[in-house]
Amino acid sequence: MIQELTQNYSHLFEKELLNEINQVGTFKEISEGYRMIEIGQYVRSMPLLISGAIKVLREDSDGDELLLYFLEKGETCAMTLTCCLGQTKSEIRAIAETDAKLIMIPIEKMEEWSAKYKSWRNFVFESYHNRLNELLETIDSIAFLKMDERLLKYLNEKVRISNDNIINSTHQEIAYELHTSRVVISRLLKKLENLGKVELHRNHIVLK
Amino acid sequence: MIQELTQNYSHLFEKELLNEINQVGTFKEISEGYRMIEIGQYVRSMPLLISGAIKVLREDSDGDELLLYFLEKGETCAMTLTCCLGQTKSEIRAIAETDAKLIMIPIEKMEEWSAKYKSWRNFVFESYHNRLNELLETIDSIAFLKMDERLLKYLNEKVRISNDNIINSTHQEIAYELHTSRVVISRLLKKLENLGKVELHRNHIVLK
DNA sequence: TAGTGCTTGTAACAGTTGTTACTTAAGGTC
DNA sequence: GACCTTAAGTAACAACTGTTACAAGCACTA
Repeated sequence: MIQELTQNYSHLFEKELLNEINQVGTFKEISEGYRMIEIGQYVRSMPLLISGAIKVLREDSDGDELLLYFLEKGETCAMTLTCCLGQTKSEIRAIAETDAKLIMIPIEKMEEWSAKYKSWRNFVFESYHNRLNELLETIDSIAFLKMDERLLKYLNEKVRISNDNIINSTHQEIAYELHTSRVVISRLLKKLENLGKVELHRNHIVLK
Repeated sequence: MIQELTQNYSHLFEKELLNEINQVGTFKEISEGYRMIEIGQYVRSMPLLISGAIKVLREDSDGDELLLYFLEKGETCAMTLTCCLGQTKSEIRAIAETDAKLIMIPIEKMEEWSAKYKSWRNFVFESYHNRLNELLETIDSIAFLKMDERLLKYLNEKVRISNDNIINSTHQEIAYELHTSRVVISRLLKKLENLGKVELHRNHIVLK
């Protein structure tokens, strides 16, 4: 494990902390679509993302979904942090957006390391900071943008995350994540195609 | 100052920390409408709220506003936390919703206390946790509720915060905070009045 | 190749929200 | 009371989004 760890986190954590992580952390590989955390579930360990991407979703009482943001390598889930610390249930769902590698840290270490390592405290604060800003971005999108702008932003984000300008999603899947209907997405995608911004195919979309 | 401090924070902080706060913190009273933090501004100190309420707003590039949440006594602004720690500009605007009393902590103490006091770390983590959850609540409202439900929720929140079922706002002011237009608010308020849920007057609304 | 299930395209319509314009009412000042 | 400013009521319409229904196309397989 140590190699993946040093590659991705050596600039963040001091040596002793890296050693501790190496001792108590467990390496994990997950496939696209793997459901890491469900709403209402208690969380017992904290993930450090090595590679791949995780999508974080919110759900309302009717089961309607909404994409909140993506996590990438070098990041962790601030929601998980609060769940671990507060021993409360998860407010969100986390699903692997791509195949991913991660290191799981048992929650007992969280408080210990917060007292012991400045770099750990900074990492945790930094994570919260980033997550708050991502949520603000999400709020901006929902509150201030129209659906066509949100869709374009979403497509760009997908391309950035996967590092591939082909988006392997159906219209229905996109509709779920943006919390709208399939027909609306088809309609707007068609408009984008007419504007020359995308190419539509069965089961995938090419962003140009 | 020590009295206000112990009254509101003695259950959270150990004695030595309370003493430190008392030494380096400055007591401040502000009036309703006072603009505490502006978007883009650097933040040099962190507020601990003793009494009153602060509203936290987001703004888009066109200057359109959106209410994010209210802060109450015993709370602090997580956005400020991240600004202090990261030395970044504020992403939000904070305005006194009511007259308020607070203690301002110089940012230099933040890191020091995080290393020294477990209760301080917990307070900071707890604040982040609460703020994340408030933002999720806000997202739920915008994404999943219709305007009439959002309005009712907003009115209830205002009443809870001020501890008074008379809301001293004009329709225009409400429209700004929910990011819609005055006409829409007037229309929906009229509906709520017909349903017997509110009483409308010039410059104020009574929630029944 | 016929059948099946899933995906996409499209039309028609409904509901909600946003906009414009104008009127009416309230409260303050002279 | 006359006047002015601001707030609120209302109608008519526009724009956007959501819904329903159905057709057409693709991929797979039996």
